Order: sequence, then structure tokens, then C-alpha cells
Amino acid sequence: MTEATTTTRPVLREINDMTGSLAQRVYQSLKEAIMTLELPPGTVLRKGEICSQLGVSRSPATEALTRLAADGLVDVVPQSATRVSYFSMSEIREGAFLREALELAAVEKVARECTAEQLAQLTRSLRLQTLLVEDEDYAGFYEADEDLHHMIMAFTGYARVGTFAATAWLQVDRARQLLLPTPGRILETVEEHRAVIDAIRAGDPEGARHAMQHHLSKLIVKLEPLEQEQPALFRPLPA
Amino acid sequence: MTEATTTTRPVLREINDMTGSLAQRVYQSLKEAIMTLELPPGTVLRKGEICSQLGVSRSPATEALTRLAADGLVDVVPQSATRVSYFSMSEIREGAFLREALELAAVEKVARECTAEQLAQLTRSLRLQTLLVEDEDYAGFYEADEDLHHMIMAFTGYARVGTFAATAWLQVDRARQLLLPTPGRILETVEEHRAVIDAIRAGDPEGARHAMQHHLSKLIVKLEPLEQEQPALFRPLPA
DNA sequence: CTGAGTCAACTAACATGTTAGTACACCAGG
DNA sequence: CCTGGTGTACTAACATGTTAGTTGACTCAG
Repeated sequence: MTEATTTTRPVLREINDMTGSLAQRVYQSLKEAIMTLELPPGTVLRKGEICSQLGVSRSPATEALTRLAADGLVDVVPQSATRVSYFSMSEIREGAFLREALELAAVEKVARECTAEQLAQLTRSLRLQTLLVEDEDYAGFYEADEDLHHMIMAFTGYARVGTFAATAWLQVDRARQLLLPTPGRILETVEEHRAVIDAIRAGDPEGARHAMQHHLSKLIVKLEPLEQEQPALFRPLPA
Repeated sequence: MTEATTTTRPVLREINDMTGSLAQRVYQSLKEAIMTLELPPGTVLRKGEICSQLGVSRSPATEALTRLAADGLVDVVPQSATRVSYFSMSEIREGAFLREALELAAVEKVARECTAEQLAQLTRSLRLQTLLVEDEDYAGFYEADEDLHHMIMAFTGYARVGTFAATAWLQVDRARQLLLPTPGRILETVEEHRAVIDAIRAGDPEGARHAMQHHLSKLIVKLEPLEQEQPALFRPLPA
């Protein structure tokens, strides 16, 4: 009764229905929970808890934590503790900067050498987005939005660009969970996407670049106030 | 006498004089050997050998290999073997693309908001390069060259940009070991650096961007012929 | 009441034992 | 000679035991 139960709850997704090595699965499970804020910043991750909750030994758990540390999603205090990393506005800005650099380069390249089939896929995605907005299906729109961006990066022909961008984007994406989608913003988003795709269709790299830059600049503006609104999620000590 | 000694040689740098955790040190040691081609592509890395050569147990060795796999420097065949990854021209092009994207964004930002002190540091680096060229100190020049690029990325104020760029650049940097520095090229390099810094000094982001793009484009041209010249180092099977 | 010093409990880091998947050599059959 | 199956040796992946560094609570002097 009086015991102070801390974090021993079914927060982690079951790993049995996942694919890959155990370490890979544990990593995915933890990453998901961190990104959705089910494991909020500051949460202490104990190897023992992870092992018992997911039913694995310490080896895969250790590897998972190592990878999360590399991603910057957890902070390891040697010999002491591992915590979910706090938000940091400077890291969020940095992530946005990196993502912008990569995505602008990508869209520029795609505008220069996009095939008809690829263009058709982009156009199809845009039409889907329009439909989802009409249906007010926010979750679906969110997914279609991400798909479009992934598509553009995939069309560069460089497989790892997407991976890199995703890693760079982690801090931004996590913070984005705190933003509520508004109908007005979503309509704007579709129009911004349209501008990007129009420029790609026109084979206008410079135009595509600017359209994408305009699109991406909208997000960071929304994120900036978070530090004031949710100070608890941000680094208590800017160590 | 007749025994076929494979790879059991003092290829790895001693880890005792290094800092950080054992895993970190093993990682550094292996990475260094791979990047300098002392461990050429295709070399099989056995945990056991690494352990005995460096005098550590399998845990830190495993973590090191995991990180190298994440860097794309080794290919792990599950349950079977871990090999130093082969060169791949498409991966090299991809690395160059990523690095260009990041460095152009960086130099653009720096040109926009560079302080007097930072500009002085850049100018100093350029002067040093001039001296090193006169002395025909190629190794020193190589280092000064890298310093300049790191400096520019550091001046963005974003700590991880450099880390990201370094990771993206790994394949390119490894391939670069095969290029012999020529006096003519080095003189050109200094001039290209000068153009970049001049544009930064002038507060001309667009100009700095183009100067840097011109500079970076020179390298990939030199790398392209390598696939024909050293086919053994490239992927035998484009799996 | 407050501060430094001590110590016990807990953790990550490291070492080692165990399991299971892979690849290669060998052999039987065509 | 070549092909397909089988078995063994070897590896990474996983589990578990051990060590050593950190933290925070407790003690006791000021």
C-alpha cells in the first residue's frame, strides 16, 4: 500500500509480434515509447525493468540502450543511471536545421531529375491528403504527410538520406507530439505541399527549394513556445 | 610453419593510452584501423581475435562492432561473420551528397552571422595552410584542411552538425585515403578555401554556398575513377 | 540546525557461460 | 565429373555471473 511504485507499468509495446533480432526489437519498443512521450523526459530506464517487462536478458537491452544513446534519446550517467533525455530547444533547432539542409538538397535534386512515375506518386499523395483533410482524418493526414516527405527523400536514389534525416529529426518529431493539429494549419500544409510539387513538376529546383523552405519554416515557429508552455519537459540543468 | 596465419597481427592501436569506456576505446581503435585501410574491405573481424589482441572481453568488443555497423563500416552477417564493408561508389556518392547538403547549409549560415573573432580564426587557418603548402607539408595541410571545415561547422553553433557530417563523410574519407596529394591540387584547394572565406567575410551567403559547392565538387571527380582502378576494394556482389 | 564524512545499496560496465544459426567440407548418388 | 544431402566446426546472439563506480541516506561534529 505505502510502497512507492515508480514506473513499473505496461508502457512498452510487446516485442513478440516484431521482427529482427531481440536487440532490434527492444530498441524499437523503447524508441516508440520515448517518441510518443509515454516515457516522458527524465524517466529512469533500468535495465532490470526493461528485461522483466519485455522478457529478455540484459544483453539485448544493453544494446538497445546503447543505440538510443547514439540517437540522443537517452542520457547515460556512467555507473549510475540512464534517463530519457529532456527536451532542449537548442537541440530542436539543431534538428530542424539538419533536416532542412537535407530536405532542401533532396527536393532540389528531385526537381532536377524526377521521373514521370515518381511525379505521379507525389501527385497521388497530394490528392490523398486533400481527401483526408475533407474527412478531418488528422491521424491519416499525419501519416500521409510523413509519407510525402519520405517519398521525396527516397526519390533522390540515396537510401541513407532518409535514415539520416529521420535521426536528425528525432528531437523535433518528439516535440511535435505536443502540438495539436488545427484544421486551418492543415489546409495551409496541403497548399505548401502543392507548391513544392508544382515546382518539382515544373523542373524548378530553386523554386522547389524555396517552397520547401517556406513549408519547413512553419513548424519551428510552432515549436518555439513549447519551452515556456511545458518547462517541465525541458532540461532542468543545461548541463 | 605450415599453419595459415590469417589476420592475427598488431593492426589495432593499443587502447591503454586512450580515454573513455573500454567499449569506446575498442570502437576508436577499430574505426581508426578501418579508416586508414589497415583493415581493408572484406577483412573478417572475429570477436575472439579482437578480444585477445586488445585484452578485453567480448562485451566491449560487441558494443564496438554494433556501433561500427551503425556507421556502415562493417557488415554483419547474423550468426556467421562480421566483415569490414566494401567500398561502394553509390555509397560514396551518397556520402558526398549528404556532406554537401550539410556543409552548404552551414557555410550559408556562418556567412550570415559570423563574428569578427570567428572570421579571424578562419583567416588564420588560411594563412597556416599557405605556409604548410610552401613547406610541402602534406600531412600538416591535410589536418589544417579538416580543421577549417570543422571550424565552419562549429561556427553554426550547432554541436551535432559536425558529428553528423563526419558520419556521413565516413565512406568518402575512407576512399580519400587512396588519393595521393598533388602539389597542384593543393594550391587549388587553398584558393578555393580563400574564395569561401572571402564570401563569408563579405557576408554573402549565396556566394559562400557556391564557393563551397565548387570546392566540394572537386573531390568527387577524383574519387569516381577509383572503382575502375581498385576494383578489389569494391563490393564483389552488389547485394 | 547545518555541514562534512562515511557507508550501504544500487547501477552500469565488464567478464564469461550457453544457445542456436550458418557455412563449409565431406560423402553418397546420379 | 557433377549434384544434392548431411554433419560438423565455427560464429554471433543471447543469458548470466562479477566488478567497480555513483548516489543518497545516515551519522556525527560544529
